[in-house]
Amino acid sequence: MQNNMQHKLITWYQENHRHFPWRENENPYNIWISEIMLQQTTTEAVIPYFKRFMETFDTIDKLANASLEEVYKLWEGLGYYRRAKHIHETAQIIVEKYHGEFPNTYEDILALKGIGPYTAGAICSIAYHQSTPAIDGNVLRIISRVYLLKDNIALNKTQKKITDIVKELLIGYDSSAFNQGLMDLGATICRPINPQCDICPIQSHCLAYAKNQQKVLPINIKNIKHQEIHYTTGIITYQNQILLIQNPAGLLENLYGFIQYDIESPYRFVEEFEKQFHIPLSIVAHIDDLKHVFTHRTWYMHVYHFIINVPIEHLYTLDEIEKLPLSTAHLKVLKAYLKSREF
DNA sequence: AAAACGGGGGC
DNA sequence: GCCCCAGTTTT
Repeated sequence: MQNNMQHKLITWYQENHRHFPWRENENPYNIWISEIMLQQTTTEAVIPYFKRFMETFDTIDKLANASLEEVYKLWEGLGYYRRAKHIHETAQIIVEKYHGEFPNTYEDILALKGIGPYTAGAICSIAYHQSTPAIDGNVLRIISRVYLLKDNIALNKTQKKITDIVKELLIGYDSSAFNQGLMDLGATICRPINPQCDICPIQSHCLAYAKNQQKVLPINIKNIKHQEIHYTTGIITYQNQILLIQNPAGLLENLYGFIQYDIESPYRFVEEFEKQFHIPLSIVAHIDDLKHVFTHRTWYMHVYHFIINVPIEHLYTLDEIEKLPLSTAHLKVLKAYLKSREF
C-alpha cells in the first residue's frame, strides 16, 4: 500500500474525477482539440463548442479540408481566434506530413502551431501515457502551496522550477491520471480563492496548509496595464444591406465587423469615411452606447446608423451576416441595431 | 522578460 | 471592478 502524494492524488482522481465530453475517449485528435479550446477558457464555456466542433469535424481530414471561415464560425464567441487559425493550419500539416495521423513524440507535437509546452505535455500524457508534465495555472498554484514556494509564479524561472519538480513526481506513475488529477484538484479543491483544504486528498503533504499559508500562496504578480478606447462605430447600410469589413492582422484578426474610428463624434466619422471611400455618407440616428471589456483594453462604442446611396463592396444581407464570424463586441452592436429597428 | 491576444464567470 | 481560467506567440 503506497502512501505518497502521487498515489493519493491518482486514487482520488480515479474516484472523483469530473466528466467531460473530451474525457470519453483518449484519441489524440480529441485530446488536441479539447486542450486548445481549454487554453485560458473555462470548461463550462468549452463544452458546447467542443461538442459542435467534433460533430462537424469528426476527423482531422475533414478539418483540414474545411474553409478557414467555417472553422472561425464554429469558434465565434470563444475568443483567442488565433487558436482557430492554428488548428486549421495544423490539421493540414498533419494530413500532408503525417498522413493524417497525429504525431506521437513530444518534439513533433511541440513543433505544431498553437501548441506550447503545456499542451504538448497534456497530449503526450493523456493520449499516449508518456511521462511528460503539463504545467498550467492549476499546477503552478498547487505546487506552490504543497512545497511552500514563495517565488512569483508569473516568472519563467519559477515555472521551470515547478516543471522540474513535477517531472520528478511523475516517475513511476500514470502521467495521465496524475496530470488530470492536478487539474481537477485545482479546479474543485485547491482553488485560487478559499481552497477546500478540509477535504483535500493531499492535505497531509501540503506545507502551505501546515503553516496556514494556503490563502497567501501562490504569489502571482503580473503588471497589466489597461487601455480605454472610445470609438464611433458605424452601422452603414445600403437598402437592406449592411457594410462589414474583415479585420486585418491584429486584434480579432480575420473576423468581420463594423467600421469604427477612434473618435467620439459621428460628424468626424463621416469625414474619415468619405476620405477613405470617396462616397457620401449621411447620419441617420444614434443607436446606443456600448461597452466591451477585453483582458487588455476596454472599448466604448458610440454606435450610429449611417446610410450610403450608392452600392459599394463589402455589403451583406442579414442572412449572409449570420454565416460570417463576428466578435462578441460587434454582435452586441448588431443586436442593438436590430432592436432599434423594431420601432 | 514582457506584451499581445477574447470572452465569460465568480465574488 | 478585479481576478481567474487546461497558454502560445511575438517582440
